[in-house]
Amino acid sequence: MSWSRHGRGPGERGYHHGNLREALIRAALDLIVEKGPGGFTFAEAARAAGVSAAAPYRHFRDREALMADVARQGFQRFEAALAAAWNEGRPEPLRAFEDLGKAYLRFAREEPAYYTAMFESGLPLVLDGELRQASERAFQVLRGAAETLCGLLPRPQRPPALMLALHVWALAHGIASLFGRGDGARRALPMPPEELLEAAVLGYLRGLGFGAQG
Amino acid sequence: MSWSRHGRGPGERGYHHGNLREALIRAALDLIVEKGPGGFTFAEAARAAGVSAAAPYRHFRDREALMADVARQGFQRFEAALAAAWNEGRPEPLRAFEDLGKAYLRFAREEPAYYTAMFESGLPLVLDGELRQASERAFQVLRGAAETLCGLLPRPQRPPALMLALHVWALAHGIASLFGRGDGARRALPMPPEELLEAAVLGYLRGLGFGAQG
DNA sequence: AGCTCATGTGAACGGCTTTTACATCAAGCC
DNA sequence: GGCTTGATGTAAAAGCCGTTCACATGAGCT
Repeated sequence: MSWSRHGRGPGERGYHHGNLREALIRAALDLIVEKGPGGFTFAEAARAAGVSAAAPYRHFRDREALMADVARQGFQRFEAALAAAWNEGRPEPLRAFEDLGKAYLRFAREEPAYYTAMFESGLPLVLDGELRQASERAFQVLRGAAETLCGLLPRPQRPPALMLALHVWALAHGIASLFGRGDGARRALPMPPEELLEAAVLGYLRGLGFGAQG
Repeated sequence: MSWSRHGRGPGERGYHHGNLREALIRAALDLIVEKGPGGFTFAEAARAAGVSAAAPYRHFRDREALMADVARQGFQRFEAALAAAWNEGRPEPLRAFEDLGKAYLRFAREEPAYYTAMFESGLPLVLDGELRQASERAFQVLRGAAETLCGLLPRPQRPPALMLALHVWALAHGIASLFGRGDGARRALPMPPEELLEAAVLGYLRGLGFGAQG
């Protein structure tokens, strides 16, 4: 399946690109990971795709719209990664919850461009309905897992699932944001981020009344 | 006390500004809070100070150096705010630790420009020794508090203080980053961030073996 | 008064964003 | 096949920003 360029040899193209929208998104991902969300440039993405600086405006309203599209796509993949790790609580809720946490950090580490666009690009989440919904759906995976977990506890000591979800999200995001990128630009850690998160979540859950054995 | 402008009336100035360095930092703080770390512009800071676009280069190597100076100053104030809240563990370590957490979020809320420059401007912390040291000193306040807290537990169940400090830092930063700014641009919360953090820390500490009563 | 150095100016260069008028081409229709 | 049309690309231009450079100003010292 020709991914672009209507049957011409690789590297060539005619007047039209054939898949500029996708090419721009890929270029944006590379640039974001390389120079941060602020360093990414519409013009450079256009150069990477081999088109003029004005061409991207046929596919995105402006630079921010491209960033928002990257973030939206990122939230979709994030949701899928989290849902796969949670796996509806199998084989066992506490274990699946740990897998969910690991998947969170793995996504931040392996898809730093998406994660950056999603959480550190300064996009006004409120203004873009689709973006907000994508982010909401990803959070609902975590929230659902929290509901299942809370359901394990006897009613009188059952904490609000929303609160549990927010706590774990903040923890995971804090670790990802402060220590979680491969570059280690911000701070060295005495242990891998995954272990740091696992220890924190286990301690936190124990405090909530979950037995240490699960 | 004339804050600038050698005795001229307010709003006027001669060829020299008199306090351009400080004026640029103040302008940067205003712009960062208004348009984010990426929207802040060297040229606009210069306009706000009433000087030409080239003048700032007499005081900062480049735009990033001004941002780094803002961040460095922010870390110093941050350290002072955290140390004052911790107050060497008085009146009582667990209570002082909660105060420390509240001070963290209060700083993020009341000084969003500093907090943004410190944690969300994409500054390469590693490259600037002074910046790194300022950030390190702020973290040491948290670390010291964690040491004191851990000292309360009997040796066999005593967790590593560094780990406790990292956990609480990640939690506080996660909450500040996701929900902590006044604008609420990212997500609404069913409770104030301070309460969210307090509940998380209390639960976490309980799991570590701290009695609920302190 | 005169010197000097820190500090500010204006002009210039290159890069980025965005808009506008125009070019190209694939596809459908006669 | 020729024509029209709409999507997609281009070049050029205006405006902003970062940065540098040669030059101007003036505060403080001698």
